[in-house]
Amino acid sequence: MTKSITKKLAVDTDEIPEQAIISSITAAVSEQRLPAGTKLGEQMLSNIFNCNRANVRRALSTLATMHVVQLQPNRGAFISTPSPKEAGDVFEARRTIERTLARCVIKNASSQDIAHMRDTIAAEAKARAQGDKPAELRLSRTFHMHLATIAGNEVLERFLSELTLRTTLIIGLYNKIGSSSCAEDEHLVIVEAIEARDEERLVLLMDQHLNHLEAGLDFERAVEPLFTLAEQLTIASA
Amino acid sequence: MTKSITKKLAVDTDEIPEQAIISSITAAVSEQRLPAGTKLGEQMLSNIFNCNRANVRRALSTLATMHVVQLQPNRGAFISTPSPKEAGDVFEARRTIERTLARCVIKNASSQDIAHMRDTIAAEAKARAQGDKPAELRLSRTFHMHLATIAGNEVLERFLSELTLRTTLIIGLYNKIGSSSCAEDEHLVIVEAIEARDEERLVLLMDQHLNHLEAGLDFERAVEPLFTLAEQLTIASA
DNA sequence: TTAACTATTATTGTTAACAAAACAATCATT
DNA sequence: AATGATTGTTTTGTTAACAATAATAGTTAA
Repeated sequence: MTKSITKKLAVDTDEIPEQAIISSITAAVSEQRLPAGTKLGEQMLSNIFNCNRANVRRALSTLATMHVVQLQPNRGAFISTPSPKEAGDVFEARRTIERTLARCVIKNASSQDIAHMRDTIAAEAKARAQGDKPAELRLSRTFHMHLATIAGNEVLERFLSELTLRTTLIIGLYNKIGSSSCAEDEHLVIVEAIEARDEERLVLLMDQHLNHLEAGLDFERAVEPLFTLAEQLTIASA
Repeated sequence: MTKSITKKLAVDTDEIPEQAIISSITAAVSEQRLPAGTKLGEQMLSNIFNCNRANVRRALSTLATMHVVQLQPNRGAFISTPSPKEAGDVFEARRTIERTLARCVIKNASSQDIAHMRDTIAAEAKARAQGDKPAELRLSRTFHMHLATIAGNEVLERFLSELTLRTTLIIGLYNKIGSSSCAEDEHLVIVEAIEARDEERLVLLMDQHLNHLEAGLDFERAVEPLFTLAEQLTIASA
């Protein structure tokens, strides 16, 4: 069944405000609702999340150490705009980390894990068929993060969480028009390799998958739309 | 009135206080002057660094996202005490990342780079000979971080920076007595493999090196000592 | 009209005061 | 003497006010 997400306002949670801000912003970034360069004003955020500026600042500081936002002294916080060099570093790091994760997954994956992955892939295909780009992006990231969870290495899981987020920003900035973000059939063959416990093939497929992603980039075009912050944080995948 | 402490030490920098706190604490951790579990009181830190609590809190928050300190609600900040499972994750992540870094270093290392690494190794050997454990630990970390710098991947460099710091905490907690932290001859043969551009050998040596480190751990013994915070932050490598 | 300069506004950065929670010590009771 | 409750102290968490810097708008002059 579909986990139809969600909070129509990413806001109404009763969590600790700091964590609520972080998850809301990361969710928005992962669905490309918050493009690179967006200004994240403190007042604006403290209004949206009904909290004081101290919480906002802590959240922004945390996001900054994850390189998801950039802090400019006396200017404020902005969603990061990765440079081409940075993009290359991120992809190389992903290949490095996900190769290792893939090998661990081969060892650990239960049949339930595999079923769960297939569900995610199916949901991803559905979102793509419906033209729901945000859901597609989010589910693609979910797939990769699921591999990290199965692998069971919390350190690499956290690193990958950051890297997939930054990847979404990179794709939003540099992806060629018409180049699909993540081919779901590639996800599918990856799962098949896992099920077959074919380690060498799996590593190869994972490398190829990430290489395809990177090959879809075009650093010539720089771009940027910009909507209002409140709008971008408030929606949900309808 | 404890404010008279420590004027001449790691403190007198005119940098941004937040950054000064972070570097001072990471330096102390990297030399094992701040053992796992040490309480980092806000008052104490703001006195030592002549700044207000807001700066202290930001610094602690940043260190917390790096998993170098743990924040306990209403209790404060403590130097992290990695669990055995966490230790395993860290070492696996290091092997993964440093393998890739090693391959990059083979491609990039100039003769000056190699000379620089030899210098570091020599300093490390000297520190060991003199029984200067803090310097030895610091220089060992410097050696590994130098590899990351040469490799040129800033993402992996930042990850490794965090992992080496956490490694130092792990060693402080679990290292067997008599087990040397980092054999300098292992560093030496690594540099030789780099100079010979022998990629396969280099990767093998790097793996062995990290495996030796991990093999030196003993999770049975849990430990121990605690000096005063001001004292531990105050020194300087004279 | 445009360009430059000034005044105004808004936003970030800093500080201090206050509230709440955890900790430590004293005292009472068994 | 040991345990448990109570009080006082310390430390963390929150909030608001103020200062400093950047962005904006408006005015004047070429």
